[in-house]
Amino acid sequence: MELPKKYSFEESEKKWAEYWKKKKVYRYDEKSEKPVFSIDTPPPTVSGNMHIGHAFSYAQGDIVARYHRMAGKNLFYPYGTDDNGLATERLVEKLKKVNSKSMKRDEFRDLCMKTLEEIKPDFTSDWVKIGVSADFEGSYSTIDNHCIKTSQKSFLDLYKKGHVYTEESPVSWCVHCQTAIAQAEFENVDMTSHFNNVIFKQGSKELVIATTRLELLPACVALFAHPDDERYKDLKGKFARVPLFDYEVPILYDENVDMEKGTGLMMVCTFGDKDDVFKWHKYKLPLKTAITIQGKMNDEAKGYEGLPIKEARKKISEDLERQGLLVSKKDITHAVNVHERCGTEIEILKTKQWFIRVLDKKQELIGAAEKIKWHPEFMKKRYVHWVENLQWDWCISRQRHFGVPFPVWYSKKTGEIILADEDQLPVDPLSDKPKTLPKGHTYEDIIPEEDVMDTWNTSSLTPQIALGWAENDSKYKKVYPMSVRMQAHDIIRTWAFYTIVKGLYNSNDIPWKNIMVSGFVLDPKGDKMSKSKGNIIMPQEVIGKYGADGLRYWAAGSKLGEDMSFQEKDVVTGKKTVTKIWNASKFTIMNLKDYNAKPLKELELKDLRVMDKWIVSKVMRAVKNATESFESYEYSRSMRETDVLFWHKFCDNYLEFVKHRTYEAKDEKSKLAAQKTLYYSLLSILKMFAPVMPFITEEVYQVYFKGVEGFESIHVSDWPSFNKKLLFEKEEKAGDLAVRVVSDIRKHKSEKGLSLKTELGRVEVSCSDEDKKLLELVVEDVKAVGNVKEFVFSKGKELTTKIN
RNA sequence: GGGCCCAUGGUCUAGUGGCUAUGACAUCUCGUUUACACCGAGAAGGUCCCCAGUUCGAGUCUGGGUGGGCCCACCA
Repeated sequence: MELPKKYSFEESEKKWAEYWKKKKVYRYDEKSEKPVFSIDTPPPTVSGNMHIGHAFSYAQGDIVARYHRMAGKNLFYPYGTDDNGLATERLVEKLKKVNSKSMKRDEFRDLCMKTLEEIKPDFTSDWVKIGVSADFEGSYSTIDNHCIKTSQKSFLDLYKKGHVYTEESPVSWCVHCQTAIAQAEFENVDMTSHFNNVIFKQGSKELVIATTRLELLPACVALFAHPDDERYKDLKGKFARVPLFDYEVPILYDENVDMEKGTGLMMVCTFGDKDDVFKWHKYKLPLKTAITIQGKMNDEAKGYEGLPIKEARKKISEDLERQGLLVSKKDITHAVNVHERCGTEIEILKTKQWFIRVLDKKQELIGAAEKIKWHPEFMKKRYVHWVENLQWDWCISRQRHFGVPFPVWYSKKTGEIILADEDQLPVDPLSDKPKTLPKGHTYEDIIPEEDVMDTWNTSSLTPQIALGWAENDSKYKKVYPMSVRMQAHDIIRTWAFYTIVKGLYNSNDIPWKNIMVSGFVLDPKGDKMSKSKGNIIMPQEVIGKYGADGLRYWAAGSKLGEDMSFQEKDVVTGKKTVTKIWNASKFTIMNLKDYNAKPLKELELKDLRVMDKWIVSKVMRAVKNATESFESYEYSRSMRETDVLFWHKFCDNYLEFVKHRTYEAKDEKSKLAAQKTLYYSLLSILKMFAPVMPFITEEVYQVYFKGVEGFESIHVSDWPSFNKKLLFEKEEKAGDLAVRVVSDIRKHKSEKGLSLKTELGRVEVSCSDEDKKLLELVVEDVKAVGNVKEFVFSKGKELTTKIN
């Protein structure tokens, strides 16, 4: 059996991806006795193409997954896509050039489903191409019936347990998407604005307040000063007149007013920010709404009705100025919360929404994080910090079309909430009817809940979805909590947090025992990638140029949790490694031509020479370290270990040291020992590389080793096990000395401009007696590699090599 | 303002208290040796950000700076 001269990753990667699929190599085995290792994978949002961050993070997760599969675990490794919610709506609106708000809900839903069908196969194929070894056949979609059912069951469960409530209250709102949104969907951006000093009249006195939000003047409900502020002490119980809108608001005092800021006198509107909400609650202020859900002024803003917020702000500014009520106007830059999906500034509007209680469970939610092992550990702090700083309960209702419907109706008569029965799920209240009606009600007396759920309400249930919680699947009982969650750090505050919430509330336990959090891919300069900057790296292009193995090698080079700037040269190194594996394998297998290989159970030590034991020892140490690193999710350490073993021990040295024993074999026993060792070392190295570079290792395995070892694929073969008996200290030391002397010889030839092949007359090594004893064991090998005629020793303290 | 992470040859980077600080890329020199020119063998290149401390010993641990990045808060 021989390997062709060149390796084509294009052909090979395609071939093995198909093979793995056909042979169902990545199937979870329900009947297996092996311990289960389960992975909670992030369902990517179907958005056209996989981006480089996906490739990075999934590759890292997959490397860990492949290790555990080889290490004897029964892998439960599901895959799904997250395709309900705003992201998908936006995509469909863009692709199909429609506006969801002007369509009927079911029409738009159908269009979304149809569009997903069209684009999903291409999208998912990217995951297959980078070698993700999940079980794609059991894929779920967060908008399929199973997920809707799971999501609705979770809702009913939480409702019954008292974790869900609905109320009309001030909630963050996106006027562009026209829906409520959650705190986790905020993004902070710096914006330029104006800090305006505006005159309020108090009798004949002029009071100046500072504001950036002039359009909220008609929503002003009070003025506030600090109780100790001398300037405003005599205003107690007085009222001020709102400019332009000409009505009076009370002047009140609160400790948290900052005397230094602005004029020390502030206006409270319903609602400009969270602090307004706070004071509105605390002082039971009236509600005066000036902005509609579409982001236009309503008739509270007399004279400005129908104007969009920013235009109203401008016009009010002009009108104030004209009337001499604008004292000053200063340009400022300040941080503003915007909706991450569309960049629109967030408003606070009083609307009816559904919430999941989290503020009253902060301690439990932080306690859960303590029970989970975080990799790397410091990522836990991000979670804890987020939970500690939560300000709102989780708002889960969205005034959108494409999402999981609430399994809820209302009574027109009494307003009471009517829940769906669990056994009628999945349910769409717009078309379905409740199984049980309240007393004295007919179907005519009920109206459906029209809102849909936040997409995170469903994707936070990935463990329950994958394990069949809603179906009372035995798998759920057996596997939950899952072994590990893999994800990137940007969604700790959403996906990780929400999944833990659902785990505690629905399943009474943490969702997984471990979480591995990967970093971010930055552009070559270390900046964030973004479409607007035009610095996006497409993984498809990288794969096309260097192959999936090359890309995975690159992804494996970064420590877990660490951001990494994309350097093309690192992918080149990956591709070089692939080529090197190919060439080294080709050479090794060539040397095994007449070797009668048997399945490798335990290496037979009989007849092994010193250099053989040297490489076996090196393999063993690498196996030990790589295994330990993998067990603690440190795949980059593990790969480095294998890398050093392969390049510097196996290729640079061992292969050179055995050539003289296999080429013109004078000693059959020695040749056989070398072959045995070659077989053992190469197979071990291939296995150790297999999680990182699944394609090239499979190629070599299939061509040669499969016929001997018998496993369907290298990826279901067993991970090399550490065996203390295969550590040979003396031989290792001797081999290290041989390598050192050979290195001196190479250096000499290089400095003299000689070919490495040049024969040397005499090499004299001066060293201690101890080293001499060891070196004598490998003299023949050193002579062969260095092409040395005569080799002599002399006594010396330090090991030095003299050549003439 | 709070929290977290980071700082190592030109660039990126390993380094979990212990000989001369790791590797890759780039640079230079040599070598077409029958696994590999998508190569190999070498060379040069470092105040391990600064200060103080702990220690027999610090790139590594502690404290304090400086600089960079990320997250959160700040929106009157």
